[in-house]
Amino acid sequence: MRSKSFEGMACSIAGVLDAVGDRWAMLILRDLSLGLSKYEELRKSTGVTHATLSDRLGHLEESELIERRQYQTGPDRYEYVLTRKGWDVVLVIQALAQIGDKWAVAGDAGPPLKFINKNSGRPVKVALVDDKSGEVVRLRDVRPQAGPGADHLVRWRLSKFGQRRC
Amino acid sequence: MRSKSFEGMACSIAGVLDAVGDRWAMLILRDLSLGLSKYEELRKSTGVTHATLSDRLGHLEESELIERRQYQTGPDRYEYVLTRKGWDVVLVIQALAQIGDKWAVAGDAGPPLKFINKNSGRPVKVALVDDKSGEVVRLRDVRPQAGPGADHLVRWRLSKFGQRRC
DNA sequence: TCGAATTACTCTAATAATCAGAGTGATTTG
DNA sequence: CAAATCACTCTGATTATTAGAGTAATTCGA
Repeated sequence: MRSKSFEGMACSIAGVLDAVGDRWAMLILRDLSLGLSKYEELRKSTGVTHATLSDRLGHLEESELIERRQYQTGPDRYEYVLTRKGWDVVLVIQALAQIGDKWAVAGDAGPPLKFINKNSGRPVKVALVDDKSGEVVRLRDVRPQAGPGADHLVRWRLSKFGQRRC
Repeated sequence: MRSKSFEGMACSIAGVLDAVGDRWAMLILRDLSLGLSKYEELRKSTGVTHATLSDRLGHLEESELIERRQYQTGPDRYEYVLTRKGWDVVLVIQALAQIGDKWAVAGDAGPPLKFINKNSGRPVKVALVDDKSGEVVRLRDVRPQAGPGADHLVRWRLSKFGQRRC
């Protein structure tokens, strides 16, 4: 059967996961953010099969995370670029990279990629910060609260927060 | 066929995506971080089918993102909790929530969840910050560079960075 | 000018994953 | 004594993913 959609879930997390689609799509977004844009570049970079790449590009376009545009006629050729929405997702990709570096999932040689603040020349990191003060906040100091869009299921989930285990 | 693994990819991003597994697994991690822990709670919260939930819990345990532990004998009952590695992934989940809130994917009522710094009472956000100064950095000021673990493919990807399109 | 490469795909056939839902078995609750 | 709770496994139908072949136009090198 078709993978069930997360539509209508009253969850921002599920909504973005649905817009992206799956992990192949996340790798495609990674590659587009690094400057790749052609179908065959994406294929070489990810190793994904034709059918899946084609399907994912279509899905990402439908979700308005990428745009397909012609850069040549006769024969017609297309390239793919991130939209503004697509660039939003790059924050998630940065977080993934940072965690993978910490775990050394890519091997003991060290991180494959570094991300540098081009103004200071220093590395950047993804962090939780206090919205006003800009101070870095630790995860254990963060609490979830029901927002205005919380439905019954969200409130039920939050009701379990007290009994959290480690 | 079996979903292809991202193993051996020299990519921290792919490595974490592989450890998590898929979007159902991401919802499971979300729920565990909110305090849910029982199989039936996870099922009610996500709406995932038995077979898939059972499989994902197994995968997450193998990846050491969660731990399965008995909380009762006769009949034996188990609960699931995040490991330290599992808690790392919560940063990604926070980023997803923030982006989904911005897009209002969960509807016009507003965000279902808010995350609050319990010391200041103010909202927290996920941001790119300069590692030393702690200043928030914009994405357009961030550059990828080859790290020590970069292989040929990573360097090839980076060679495309100059020709990036918007 | 001829063959090879490039680019962006679609199509096929085999295999694997996902789906809704039924069933299990021990214990506790009404 | 019946019903509910809990943590699953199993089934049969359907859909997705995979490796790889094929297509069609154009440009490039010998």
